[in-house]
Amino acid sequence: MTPYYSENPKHFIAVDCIIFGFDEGELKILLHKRNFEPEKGKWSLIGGFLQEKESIDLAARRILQRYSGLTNLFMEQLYTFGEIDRDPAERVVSVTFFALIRIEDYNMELTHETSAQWWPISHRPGLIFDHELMVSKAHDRLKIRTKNRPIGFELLSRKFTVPQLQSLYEAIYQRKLDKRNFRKKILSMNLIKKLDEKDKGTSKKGAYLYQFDKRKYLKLAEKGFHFEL
Amino acid sequence: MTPYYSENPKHFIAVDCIIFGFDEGELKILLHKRNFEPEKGKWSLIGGFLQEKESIDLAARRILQRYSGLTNLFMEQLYTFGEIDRDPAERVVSVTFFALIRIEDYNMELTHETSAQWWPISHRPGLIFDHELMVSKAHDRLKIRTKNRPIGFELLSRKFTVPQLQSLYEAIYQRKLDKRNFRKKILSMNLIKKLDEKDKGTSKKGAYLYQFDKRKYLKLAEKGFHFEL
DNA sequence: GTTAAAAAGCGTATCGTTTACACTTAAATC
DNA sequence: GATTTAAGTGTAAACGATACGCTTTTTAAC
Repeated sequence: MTPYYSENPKHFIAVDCIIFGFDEGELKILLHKRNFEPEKGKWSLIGGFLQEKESIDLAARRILQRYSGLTNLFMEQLYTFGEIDRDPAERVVSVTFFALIRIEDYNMELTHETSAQWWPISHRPGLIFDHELMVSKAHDRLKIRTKNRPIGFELLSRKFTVPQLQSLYEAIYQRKLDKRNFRKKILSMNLIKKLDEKDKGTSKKGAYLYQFDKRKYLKLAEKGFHFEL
Repeated sequence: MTPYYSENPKHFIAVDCIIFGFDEGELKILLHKRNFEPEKGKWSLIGGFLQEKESIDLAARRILQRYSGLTNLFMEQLYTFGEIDRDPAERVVSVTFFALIRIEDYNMELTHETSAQWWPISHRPGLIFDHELMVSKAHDRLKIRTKNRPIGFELLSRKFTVPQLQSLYEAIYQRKLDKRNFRKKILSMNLIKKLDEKDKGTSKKGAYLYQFDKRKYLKLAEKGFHFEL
């Protein structure tokens, strides 16, 4: 071990994930019942410890996969929490990530195996340690990101209606949006393609289904196009 | 040690700081010559290791003070870099911060003691490890933050002229701004107060000095005011 | 089969913000 | 007193954001 380095202490590093989903018109987060002390049995974010031979991103992917069954989720590093006593048992530094799940892809059987459960973000149970802070920071970041990047689609079915998309944005921003202005803005970007199918789930008339054209977005983005809703 | 915790490995945690200054119309960063192996003698960001009994923020403050002589600098956590081989000698996770210094307050004698030196951000030497990435990410963040928060003032003398402020923003954004539009925008916010003094440093006519009214900003911000330049 | 209900879909006018643009003023130097 | 240098000032056009109500389609109820 290089001498200078070894004069310094080492630390536990945890990776905690704030996993968002969207269901029944509500923004939800995946929480689980902690199964070890301290605070065993209380609700907590989903997390784990960083191992020797994995990068931080990989640790996050490992944890996300274990709890969701899914790989290739949208995920972004959020913030690193490093107060000395944030975990009363040991000094643990936590690197947090936020992730987006298409809730229909989520394997609901996992909720038993992992004691995980979806909670509406506005009616969630109290969380351990500084996890409330983490959720609040993640929600702030989600608002900013969905406004400026086309990542909201990661939370909807691959085929979705304009009213569904609007309802997602209303759930994230926590305010009502104007129907005509919303439709005008999203359609004017030419990033969602109208299909010949209708979804009749929410109305008698039925609403046309659309699909997000990620390829087109990437091309435009290269040329300096800026997504904004 | 709590059993479950102790099954996991511990890691070195470094704190690296991207310190910005503004001088002679240029945006600069403070770098130092690394004095231990590996990469001894090469240019690097300013950093150190997280100790047992300090929070991450405190470690950053400690490092900032050692290299600048200053306390209470504007500082913000940037990102945590955790690739396994980012440091070839050991596995080290680095939590980065960006900080702003009023270069006139900086103690220039420290540049010898700490082998630190100010470099124009656009003509800096090559940096070790992933420090280039860090600088680039810090610069991006600086652009966003100075646009939406009144932190540019942390880089200028407490008394400054409108053309000086504009020149700072031009250095950060790396593009020219319109004189009249810039002045109109900043003055319309009523956050900088005109003094009865002029600065004659850059013109025969002289430009009026102004002062940022932080107290006023904080009051307005509480009421939902949003700074934007 | 007529009626009622419920959400989808659509267009325009106003307001505010951003951008582009050129001359005058003040003071020092020669 | 003529020249130089940067500071300081206003207005018009373009663009984007916001506010706002009626018609259409279909199903279910009577």
